[in-house]
Amino acid sequence: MSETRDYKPTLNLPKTSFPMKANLAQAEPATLARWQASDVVGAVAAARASAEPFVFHDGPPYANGSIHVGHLLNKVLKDIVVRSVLMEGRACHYVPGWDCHGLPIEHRVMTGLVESGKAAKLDTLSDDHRRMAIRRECAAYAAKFIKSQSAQMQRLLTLADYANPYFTMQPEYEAGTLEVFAGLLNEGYVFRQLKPVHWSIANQTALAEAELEYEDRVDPSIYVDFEAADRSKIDGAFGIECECTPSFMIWTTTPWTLPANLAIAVHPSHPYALVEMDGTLTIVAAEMLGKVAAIVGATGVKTLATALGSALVGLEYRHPFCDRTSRIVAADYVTMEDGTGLVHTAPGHGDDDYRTGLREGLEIYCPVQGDGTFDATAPEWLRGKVVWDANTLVVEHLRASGHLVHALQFTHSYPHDWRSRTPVIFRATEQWFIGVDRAGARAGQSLRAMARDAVNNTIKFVPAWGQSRLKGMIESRPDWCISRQRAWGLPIPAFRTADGTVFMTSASVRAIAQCVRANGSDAWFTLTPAVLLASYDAASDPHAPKDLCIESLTKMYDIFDVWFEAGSSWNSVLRQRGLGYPSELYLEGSDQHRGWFQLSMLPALGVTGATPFRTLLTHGFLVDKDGRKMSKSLGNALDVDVLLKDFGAEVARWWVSGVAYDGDIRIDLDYFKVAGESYRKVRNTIRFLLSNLYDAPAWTQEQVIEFACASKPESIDGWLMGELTALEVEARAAYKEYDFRRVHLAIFNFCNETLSSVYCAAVKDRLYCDAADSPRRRQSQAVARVATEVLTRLLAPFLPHTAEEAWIALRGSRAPLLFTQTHIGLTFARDVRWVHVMAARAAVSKALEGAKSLGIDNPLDAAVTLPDANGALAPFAAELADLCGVSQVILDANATLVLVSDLRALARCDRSWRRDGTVRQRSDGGMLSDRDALSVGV
RNA sequence: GCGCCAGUAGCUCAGCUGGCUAGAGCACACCCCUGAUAAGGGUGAGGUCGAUGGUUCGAGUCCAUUCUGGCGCACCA
Repeated sequence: MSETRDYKPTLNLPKTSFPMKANLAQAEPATLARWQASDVVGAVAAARASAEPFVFHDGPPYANGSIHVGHLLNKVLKDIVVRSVLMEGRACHYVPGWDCHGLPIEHRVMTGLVESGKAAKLDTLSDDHRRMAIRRECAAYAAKFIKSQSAQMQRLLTLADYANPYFTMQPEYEAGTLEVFAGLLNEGYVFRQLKPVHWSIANQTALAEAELEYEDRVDPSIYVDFEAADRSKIDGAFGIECECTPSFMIWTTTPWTLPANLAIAVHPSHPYALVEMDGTLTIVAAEMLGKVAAIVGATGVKTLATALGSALVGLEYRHPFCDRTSRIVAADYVTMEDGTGLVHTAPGHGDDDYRTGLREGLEIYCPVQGDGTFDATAPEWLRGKVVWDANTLVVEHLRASGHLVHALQFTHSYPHDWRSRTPVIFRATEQWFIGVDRAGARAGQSLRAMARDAVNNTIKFVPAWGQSRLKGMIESRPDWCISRQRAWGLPIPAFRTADGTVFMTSASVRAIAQCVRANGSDAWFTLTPAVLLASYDAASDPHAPKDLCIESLTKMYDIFDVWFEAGSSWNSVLRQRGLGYPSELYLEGSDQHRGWFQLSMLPALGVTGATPFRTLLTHGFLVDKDGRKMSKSLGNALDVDVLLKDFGAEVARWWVSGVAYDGDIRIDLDYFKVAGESYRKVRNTIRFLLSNLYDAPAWTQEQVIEFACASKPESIDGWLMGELTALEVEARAAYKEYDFRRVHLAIFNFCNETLSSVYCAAVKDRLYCDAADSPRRRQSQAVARVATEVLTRLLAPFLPHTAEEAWIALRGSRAPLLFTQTHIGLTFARDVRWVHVMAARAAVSKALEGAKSLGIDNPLDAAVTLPDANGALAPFAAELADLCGVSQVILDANATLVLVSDLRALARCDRSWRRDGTVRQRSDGGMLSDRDALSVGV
């Protein structure tokens, strides 16, 4: 017997420049550099110059620190939107932005200044100069992080106009924000009102939560009797007759706030007891009675009657040392944990108290001045005294007047000013608000009503539950306090007139906006009121105060809540830059229902009457593999740079694309390994397709599509064309619904099953062994080429680098940019008869597995007999052997089971390794089947 | 404490308006191929569907309660 000839050189074996190893960590930066050098953003814009635009607006991340995995998720999702929209042939000019102002930066900068010893020097400067010095530092700090974050975001291979980003500290942005504010003023939504804030006496400033440190502090804890004003009403409430006038007993740890007491709060649904306690009549919560009696050391306690808190509401009491009577009010925040169940309420000194005060129509009374001393409205013996000294005075006064039930020292955690380390107080100050329940001048309805309507009827939510979430937040939100007492921000351009009233009108704000547009918001600190208001004409401003004297105005120094700035981006960016309005989509984490979504919606509703977005897409938060939140302290936070280095941006993007982004998203290095595996699977499948196209004719796109579509429905090629069409339709529909995971799974499944397991395996023999230019081989090459064309486009939004790599391998380096292309739009009908064929194929696989026990390890050593009683398989007879990977398939109308027969006794083709029954010795001495003999030409 | 969301094989997830022995991919085990080769293919073993109670002829699927976790909000007088 002659030895087996080596026919390998005669085969059409695959070849490609597209490497199996992606080497992403090195290859991606090169792609990035190429994009930057060739101005991809410009090229794509040019290609879509006349296309229908898709307006998509970036919510600004805060310009602080390094980007974290949350940014990665958010930015990649956004980029997938941008690129998928482009592939649909629409234009999408995406402008990235940053939020620059605000406390986190000012805090960091101030800490730095304190550490470097420069802070003390600042205190010697005038207010304007000091603020400017801080602002300069802050601006530099923000600029530095914008630069580094921008580079990190670009490294994620995101496509955006990084050359022209927006910052909330840009002069034109600031001007756009002020114009929104002017619009709201004009509609009457803006007002000024007292509100309690954390106040540092040492620095005479309001503090934000982040500027507080909690330290233990010892304060007097006192139980005080507030005498009822009308005994008969008490009798009515409890249904008994009292022998003397009872008192309401309250508890407080801040005796100095008692002068501002304007109410006592009770819980409406808890029982309160009227008790005789050591000879006096007192009212406390029934549940607290035991505790209170024990603390105050009462010996004789007798409950006379009980009544629900709601029965007490409206009763009046006499203030123990101020000449007034006040009411009992209901509040459901009253708890039965500490105190007496009756809560001392001073609307000027507490947030809850404030809210209660507003609801009950109480004065927001604050007799404490900025320096911590009592003003002239306080009782004479307290005037001019600092609150800390007042504590003792109040206790002694109460003791002397017999109102003090008990006093003890109490250690508790108390907020302190982080800079001066002195205790802060809660003190009502005047703040600016945007009212959500005031009817606007033009709209005639409130922002809340408009927002409610938009949430119910206009906005599309992805996922749908965003609607109920936003709805709940709209319903419960209070007026928006937009003023902050800080230096690093956009000034609220209000002035004080000589007589102390506040001057700020829609027209004056517009005038300031004009000045800020030219000079930036620093102008507020460097220019005089007269210069700032240069373009303001009081005569034509109907809201101008009478006899306005611009020369005598003084500037006020509140700045805007940064959310107001970010919430004005629809005007400062979309409208001012002419990018189109409104935005089709806002896409942020679910925390932005409270944040950017809502705070963009309110100003836009106020000014334009409509929401600045049509659809709200939210994604959940990243948690670790055990479902715990990511944090530096837990040490479970993943570093983006490490991910990029170890896996590459493409694997990270591939992971993002496959994630179920509604709800929590678990993230772990292991998941990136998994994503890397499936990425490689997709990559290798595409590589197989590409590698069989090396000698394909130079078809144009139109030609190859036409050729591929000419595949017979009963051919493997025809089957794939049907599957490919279905994939394209499905993926594009899912992209449109932002259901990227569905796209991801569809593509993966197509590569893994449809191509790798079925099509590629089936078509291998003809690609390798048919004559290079056989019609059958060319047909499959055309279909493989079309599959590659479709896949690169479908993958492009997820894997811009890999898709482009494949695109260049397919079309050459002079091909037009992938992102100037659009989807192929196949319409090859799926032939339903294939379900029978695929079922038969699955049955064969099982049967072959069983045949292994008979020694038939290699399917090419087998022939298979398939039952085909109804002739369903007959039309596909020519393809069945290739499809099943066996040498022969016989259809038998009478068979009932798949039968595997051993062909090992039959001659084996030296070239194709098949035993198809035509194998015999040929003129060159080799054992070849008819097809292979023909291919080799012997 | 309140609002919203999630809890299905080791992992990531499908399971629509309640109805055959609860599905897929990955991982795993075993096997094949060695002409996609630091690739490719086949077969298989994995689940009391967070827990409890209820509605129903029948529930992963509806209702109630509860536990765990996430986001947001409130609270510490």
